[in-house]
Amino acid sequence: MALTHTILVTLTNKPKAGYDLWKEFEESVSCYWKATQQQIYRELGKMEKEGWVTSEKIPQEGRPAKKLYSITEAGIVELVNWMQQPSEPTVLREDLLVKVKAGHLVPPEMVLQELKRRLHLHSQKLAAYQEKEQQVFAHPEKLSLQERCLHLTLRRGIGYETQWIAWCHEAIEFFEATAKS
Amino acid sequence: MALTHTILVTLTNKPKAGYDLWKEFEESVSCYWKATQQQIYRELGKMEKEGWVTSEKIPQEGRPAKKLYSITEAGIVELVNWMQQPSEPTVLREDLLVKVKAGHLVPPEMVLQELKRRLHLHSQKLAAYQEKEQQVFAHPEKLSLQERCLHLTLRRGIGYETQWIAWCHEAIEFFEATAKS
DNA sequence: AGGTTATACTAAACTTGTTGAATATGTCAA
DNA sequence: TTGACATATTCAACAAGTTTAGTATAACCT
Repeated sequence: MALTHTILVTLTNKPKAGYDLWKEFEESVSCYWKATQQQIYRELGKMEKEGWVTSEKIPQEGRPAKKLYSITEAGIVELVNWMQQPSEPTVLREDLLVKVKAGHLVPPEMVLQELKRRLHLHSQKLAAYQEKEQQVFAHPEKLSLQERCLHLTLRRGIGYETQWIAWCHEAIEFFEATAKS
Repeated sequence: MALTHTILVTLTNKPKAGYDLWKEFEESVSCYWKATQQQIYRELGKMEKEGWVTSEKIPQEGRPAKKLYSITEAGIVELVNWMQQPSEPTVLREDLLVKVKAGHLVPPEMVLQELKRRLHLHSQKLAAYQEKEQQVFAHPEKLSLQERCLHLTLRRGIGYETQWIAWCHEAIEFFEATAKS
């Protein structure tokens, strides 16, 4: 499972609390990984049992105490070991495509509505990714190796959304033609 | 959940057994949905309890008996109802991108190996999809509405693999440059 | 003073998805 | 004739992901 390893990677920079990890997942890893708070906390618990992370309670002023998790030697070994194993492409399970497959069963407008909604969603995501690229990765020559690796993952997000948008246009065109005839 | 609805869609043409559904998933739906035999059988059981499908045992010569499932009126209602609800984009969880994010922690060759493996995998899938497009959807004007909807889903698969391939090239180029310097 | 939002963690129930095994029959090739 | 492959279903256990709820503190706004 890779949630564990995604967390390990995120902890290589510095110790973080479950809440920090969740925030970071939301903003930076979100284009290829997603986890709920609950999942992260539960996973951290398991990882501590495995000895891949250790935790330390840090009291804070005016805020609840944090439980800071650090990656251990064993955690790094586990991470590098995982990096060496081949990983299979994620299986896609896409509701929208099931709906398009069943498009002939309902009025074209019904599918069109969904397609337009999705086009909008993907456009928004793309815009957000592109803005981030502009702001953070504008000068590749000035970036560290780590930052450039991160940039590559964002590039994937950008390509992914771009492709969705292109396909949505194709599908919308088709169903609009169908609706007219 | 959409496995249910994917099955319902697949049953709208004609009654099928769990095994047939599994085969069909493997070959035709595979670019956006995947399910194991066990999952399909279990789901069919639940769907029968819900009253969305009915089953009939068909003895066969020289083969184990089939349990043919048919979609019911209630099943069609459920399907159309589901078609009307908005569906969110699938959350991506992609191991390879986690590995690329952690690329700075290991020798570039390690990531390169994975990237090349994936490039090969995606190229194979793309070739298979393109061949299918040539064979089945070569003459769009001759196709039924249903076939053209199916074609659209294949188009998505083609775009998806194409984008992966482009990104793999980009990433490989980057890590190769890193390896040299 | 009361309501919302943000920080921070825990617990439990539930749904999905994966893996392995067991059972049964028939075909085809080495 | 033995072994691999295809058809066809079921059960059990486990892993992963989702949903909902509960606890607690403090900032910020109306």
